[in-house]
Amino acid sequence: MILEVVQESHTHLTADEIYERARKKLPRISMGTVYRNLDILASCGFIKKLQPGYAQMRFDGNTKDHYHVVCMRCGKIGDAPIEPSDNTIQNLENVLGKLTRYGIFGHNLEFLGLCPNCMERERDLPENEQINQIMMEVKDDGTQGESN
Amino acid sequence: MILEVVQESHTHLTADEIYERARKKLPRISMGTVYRNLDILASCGFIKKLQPGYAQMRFDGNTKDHYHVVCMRCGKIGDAPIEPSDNTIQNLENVLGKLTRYGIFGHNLEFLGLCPNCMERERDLPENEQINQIMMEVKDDGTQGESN
DNA sequence: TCTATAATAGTAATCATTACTAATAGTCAG
DNA sequence: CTGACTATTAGTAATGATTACTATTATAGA
Repeated sequence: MILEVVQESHTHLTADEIYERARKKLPRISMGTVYRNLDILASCGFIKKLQPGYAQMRFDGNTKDHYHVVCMRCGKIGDAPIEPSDNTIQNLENVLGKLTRYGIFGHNLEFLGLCPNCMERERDLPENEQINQIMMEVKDDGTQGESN
Repeated sequence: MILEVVQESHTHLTADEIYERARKKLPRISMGTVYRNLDILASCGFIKKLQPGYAQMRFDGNTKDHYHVVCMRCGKIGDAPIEPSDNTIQNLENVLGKLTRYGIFGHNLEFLGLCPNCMERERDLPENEQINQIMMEVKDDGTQGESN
């Protein structure tokens, strides 16, 4: 049933989103059961556990190799309409295997950006200019004296 | 001082590793101070905050664009001796910007593998064969009957 | 029906990170 | 130097996702 929930949604759900949806089908299910079964499903390869650079894991019913676009603001994940075979990253793995003493077993490529929703919100924030200016001043570190 | 700690180490330290080292220079420093200053340093661009698909953040004194090799077992991070400009990922960003309604501002590429230490340990585990076999059986799901 | 085994619900524990607050350090005018 | 004002800190409490634990419940077979 948990597998169904993940596969039916074509988004990339967090554990608690999966819990919510699972509860509609099985109201007495517990969070522990959700986590345990997600782990089992992932370790058997039925789903994929995504760990973007954010607090929560997300789970993907699409186990085909593909890349993601991660929203830097809200953490939402979208599929990148790009074929992994179209590029040269596979070759980079081979190169790395020879250049380093690591054993290389794959790679993780995610594109960082803002989802359509957060893009809109971003435009409405007047303080963005200020922030950029402050950051530049700090970087300059006053080595060239202050202007006015 | 915290900036020094991060820059002096050419590894990719976790917050508590930085705390330990900072304490040797300033024994009364607190964890909160470490976190706060790491955040400030990162938001000013003096260091980089890495968020590999593992529990803890890590911090990098090298702010030049470069890729990492992440150990799947222990989480250790190494630098990948590969130039970001040598490949076509930048182009992929542009493509994505046109194909999706996301605003794309960068990408995150990390190679997954086992560090030299963990590679060695891996070889010594006799149960690996068994695990692989079990996983294959589960995936097959019995749809083709069992071959003894 | 009885027994043995596996899975579950509910709760407690963990652990990295963040938030909070009282205390400390720094700055500067007088 | 003193006092007042501000910024930063230490120490601790809170948070929140995940994991661990345990008593209970479901399942399957004899």
